Order: sequence, then C-alpha cells, then structure tokens
Amino acid sequence: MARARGKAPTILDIAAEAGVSKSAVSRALSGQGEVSPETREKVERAASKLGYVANAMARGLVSSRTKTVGVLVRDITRPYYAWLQVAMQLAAEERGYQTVTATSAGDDLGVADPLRALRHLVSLQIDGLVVASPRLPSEQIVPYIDRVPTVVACRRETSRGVTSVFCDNADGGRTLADHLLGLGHERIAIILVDQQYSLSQHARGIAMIERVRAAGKQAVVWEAGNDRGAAAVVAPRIDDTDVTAIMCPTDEAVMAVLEVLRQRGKSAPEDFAVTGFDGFGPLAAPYLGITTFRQPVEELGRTSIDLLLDRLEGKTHQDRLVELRGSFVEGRTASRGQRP
Amino acid sequence: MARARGKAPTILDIAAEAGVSKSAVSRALSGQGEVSPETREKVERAASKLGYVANAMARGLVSSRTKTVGVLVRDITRPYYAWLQVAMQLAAEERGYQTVTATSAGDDLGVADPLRALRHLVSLQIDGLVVASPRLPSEQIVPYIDRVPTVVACRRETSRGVTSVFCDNADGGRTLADHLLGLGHERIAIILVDQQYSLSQHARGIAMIERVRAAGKQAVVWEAGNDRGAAAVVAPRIDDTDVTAIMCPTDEAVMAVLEVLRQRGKSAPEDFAVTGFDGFGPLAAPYLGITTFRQPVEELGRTSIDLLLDRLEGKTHQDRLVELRGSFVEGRTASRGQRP
DNA sequence: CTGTTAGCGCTTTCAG
DNA sequence: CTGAAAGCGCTAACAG
Repeated sequence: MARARGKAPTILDIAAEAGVSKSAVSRALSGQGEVSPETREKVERAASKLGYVANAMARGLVSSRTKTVGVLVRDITRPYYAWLQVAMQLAAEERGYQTVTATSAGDDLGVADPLRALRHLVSLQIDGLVVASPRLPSEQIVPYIDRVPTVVACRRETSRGVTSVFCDNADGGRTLADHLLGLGHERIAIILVDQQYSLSQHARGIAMIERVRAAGKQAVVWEAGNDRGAAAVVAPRIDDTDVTAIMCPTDEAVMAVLEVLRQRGKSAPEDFAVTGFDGFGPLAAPYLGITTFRQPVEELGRTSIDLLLDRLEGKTHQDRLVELRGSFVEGRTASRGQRP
Repeated sequence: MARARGKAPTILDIAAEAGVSKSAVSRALSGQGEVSPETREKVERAASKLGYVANAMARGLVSSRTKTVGVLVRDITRPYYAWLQVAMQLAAEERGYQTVTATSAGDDLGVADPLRALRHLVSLQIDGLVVASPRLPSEQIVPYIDRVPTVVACRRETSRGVTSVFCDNADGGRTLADHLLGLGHERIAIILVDQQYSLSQHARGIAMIERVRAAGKQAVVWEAGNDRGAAAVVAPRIDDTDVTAIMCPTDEAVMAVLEVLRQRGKSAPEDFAVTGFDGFGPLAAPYLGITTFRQPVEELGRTSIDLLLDRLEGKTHQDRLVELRGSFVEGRTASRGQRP
C-alpha cells in the first residue's frame, strides 16, 4: 500500500490494476453512472489495495462542484464562534457536505484579514458560503455573493441575494432587564460595548438601557471598548456607585466583573446583581450559575447551513431573513438589590 | 465587477482584458517568472477590475503544491483543541501557508469519523499534515505518512517518518502532587480517566498516583470514564471520604467537582483542596483561581507547524520527538488540608 | 454497460 | 521578456 512520497495513485493506476478503463473507474468510485457489479468489485479492490484517495482538486476542477461549503467566522478562540462552527460542520456533514473554515484568529480590527480569508475560501471553489464575521462590511462581500451562494449569519443583512440568520439581541437585552426590574432594582449599570467592536453586543446593551428607562428606572451607562475590557471599566467605579445591578455584554465580561468584586470582598448577588449574555460553553457551568441569556448557537449554525444547502440544491430561491430567539437562564448571580 | 453566477473570471478573461497572453497573466499573478512592469500593471488592473480570484483547484492540480497544511483535531468544542487549532493557524499564516481543519466534532468513540476526516484532508492535496487526534490509532495514519509529510501532535509517536510533539503529562501530574504533598495533604483522591478515552489524561493521573505513593502517602483512585463524568464519580463518595484533596484530570472536571461541593455546602480550599489540569481558556479566569497545570498549547501548535514546514521546505529531514513542558499555576483552590 | 475523447483553469516547459 | 503548447487527475458527454 505504501508508495513513494508524492506519488499518490490516480485512477489510471487503478484502471491498470483492475484491467478496465479510467472512465469505468471514475464511474465506479464516484457513484455517478452505471457499472456492472463485477467491474465495481474489481475497481474497489484495486482502489483499496493501492490506498487510493480521490484528488479533490481534479474532481472539483472538472465538475465545478466540490460538495464543500466555506465558513468564515470571526475568531474561533471565542467559544461563541467555535460552537457555531461545530454546529455548522455537523449540519453540513449530515447532508453530505464538507466544511472549510477560515477564521481571523485574533480579534484585531481591520478588514484585510477577513477579506483575505474570504478570498481563500472563494479560491477553494466552495459551493456555498456562510459568513459569520460581523465586522466584515457588507460591501466587501457583495462582489462574491453573486459568484457563490451566501448566507450571512449573526447579522441582519438586507442586501439583495443574501439570506441572513441572526439572533434577536434586543429581545435578550430586554428579557434580562425585565428580570432585574422585576427583582426591584432601580439603579442599573449597563456595560455598553463600542458599536465598532460588536454590533450585537452593542445592540443588546442598547435594548437593556431602553428597557430600564422605559420602566422609569435609572440606567447608568458604562462604556467599554469591548467586553474583554469590562474589568477596567468597572474597577474604578465600583466603590462609589449607587447602582445595585451590573449588566454585562457577555459571560466573559461577567467573569471579569466578579473578579473585581471579589478583590474588594464583595460578591454577586449579595452586593450587586450581575447578568451576562451567551450561556454556553465552559462558562455555562452550573457551578458559576451566571444569570444570562442563552444564545441559540446550534440552531443558528444549523439554520444557516440548511438554508444555504436548500438553495444550493435548488429547493428554494428566495432570500430570507431569519431571526432566532434565545432563552433566559436563571442563575444565581442576580437577585433583589441589597443596598438601599 | 459583478458577473453572472457561476461565471468567475479566469486568466483568459484577464488576458483578453489586458491584451496579453494567459501565460503572461499567470506569471504576473503568481509571482513566478519575470514580467515587465507594464505587463504586470495592465494585468493587475484587469484582475482587480474583474474581481479575479485564482482557482486554487486548477492551480493545485498543475503545480501539485497547495501551500496548505491540513490539521486534524479531535474535537474543536474542547477549548484545548480550539486553542491548538488557532495556534497552528497563526503559525502557518506567518509562514505563508493556509490551514484546513477537520474535526470529529462530537467526542464519540470510533475511528471511522477521524479516518474519514483524514481522507478528506488528503484528498485536498494538502502539502503537509498535523494530526492532533490522540484516539486515532497510529496504524491508521501510516498509509498516509509517506504520501504527505506528517507531524503528530499531543502524542508520543515513534513510527518511522513521523515527528511528534507532545506534552510531558507526567511532569504536570507530579508537580501538582508535589504541591499538595508540600501543603501537608496525606490522603489524596485522584480521578483517573479511562486510558481508552484519553491517554494524556490517564498518564497524568498515573503520575499523580505514583508520586503520592512514592511519598508514602495515601492515593485513593476514583476511576471515571472521562473527565466530564467527574461529578458522577465524586458525588456518591464525597460525604464519607477521609481524603483532604481531590486531583482532577482537567479544569472542566474541577468545575464539576466544585459544583458537587457547593451543593453540599462545602468549598475549596476550605473543605477539600482541588487541582485541575489545562490552565487556559475561559476556565483560566482569575475569578475561578483554579490551581492547575498549564499546558503549553500555543507552543505545541507552533512547534508542530514549524517542524512540519521546515520539513516541507527541505530545511530538515530528520524525525524528531519533542516533549514540551507546561507550568504550575498556583490558584486558590488548594491549600493545607483542614480536616483531621 | 464500457471505452474514447475532450476539456476544467492553471502552471510550466519550450521556442521565439 | 513573451506566447504557444502540453498536460495535472478527473468527469462528462459521446460513441460503440
């Protein structure tokens, strides 16, 4: 079975081994077209004897279908995107497609990086594309969307020819705010992430603020560049604030806030109610008990892939806007405000 | 710039647009061979005008080099592998290579899944391969290692023709055991993961047991199928055990153990000292303060890629066995045993 | 049902 | 420095 390096067997080798023509081999191996049982048998034996693996390049080049979908995710070190990626991969595999993932790996700003990743995917002749990279401006992807069917995930996208699947961030923000309001909190700090950094995180923050204010209560806005900067924003204000609750843009930010509290001998929910956002991965551990809003990541990934493949397979041609809802997770980090 | 779907421009389109031959276009765009400045200029203008993206399939087919390395990881939902993947991708990008990742996605047993993923990578004509899928038996990858240069990560692999890069799990296990022994613990429970499930997790557990026993102290072995089953193993024994410390195979297991303690009104380090293993990702948050052993994931990923690319680029031909060491992380979940 | 033939888009000789 | 020509491994008509 072992052969000299760089000399992978081709259908010609198999044809010779099996004593048939290369087209017979192609038909037997790719499942397209009819072959006699004996031929199929001979070909398969030869193939496995030689350890044959089809050359996807040659196959894709001629058939211009690769049975592969490209997935562009923002930053795979973030559990959110890692889980999304896995959900997509599973959904694609179930329908007989491979996925190729490109990620910016490192949460830096700048468009160059995701754009380069996008071009890489396109160059791979993917049959379809899912873009889950909220910071990539839509104009940048437009040139590609009529070259390869595209679904935009995690962002409402209204360009013609694109289907988008996204979460209702405002609903989550409101739900969490309602929970705190229901608990009797009257002065609530909201860590608001820069819009440039994350549209979703910003949107949920805005919804929280609006809801608190609509209820006639006080919303104190603490602006942060991003969720990972939460500690720096909370630390200097925590000692002389009169808020009784702190709403974070993500569960990761909750961890930073809890640490600030701990260092001052304070804790949640005793001194402050603290809420997060995301609700999956390691930080969803019951031990932490973060009161949060669970994003429907799996559903988001699965829906994106399903809609994409439906389109690829001609089952539908219509663009759609699908908004998915998450669910409230009652943890132990938020309860009635203690301080007067 | 937009064109009809499925009609991506080819070098022929550019050649026509620029008024040169397709070979000139190829040379200008691929950087191979000499071209006059004017030609290059014309070609580049035409290319960007048409939104040209090279067809990696055609390119790879003829040149049989794809500048792509394949990465096979066990399960990307595990932070360990997610971080490893990112480290590899970054290291590869720095040296001008793309990565294509395949993952088993879902931690199930069985070889079929990773094997299929492996074949997919090979079919993509990757220039090199990193296998970080400890459960894939080495015999399975042997047929491919002389077809594509391979580095095995996360496992000591002594097959000829393979370089492997792995962590010294025993060192980590011993270091943590020493820490507890130094703290004065005399009866220590060690959650031992099944060898079938994870060789690394098993190895570190064995090292812990040996060290404790070598010190003349009592090692109580709690066998668990895998680290995620830690709670089920600890819960029934926690109320009437006389151990003062619990050593977990991973940080994730620590979370499960801490939750069991919490539900009984106990905590670490007050009632039990608890140690983990991994030390990165969300569970490395200072707020949790897990006493653990940090695995050198980034270094592991980077080293694997560097050794692979060195070989691809002919800088070395020797197989190597590289053992990397992690580092002790002193958290707050382990201190002197309280109970008599 | 089978073999023959013509490319897919690109790089890479080879002459000019 | 440039163009023409020959394939890379495979599939998809097309005849037999």
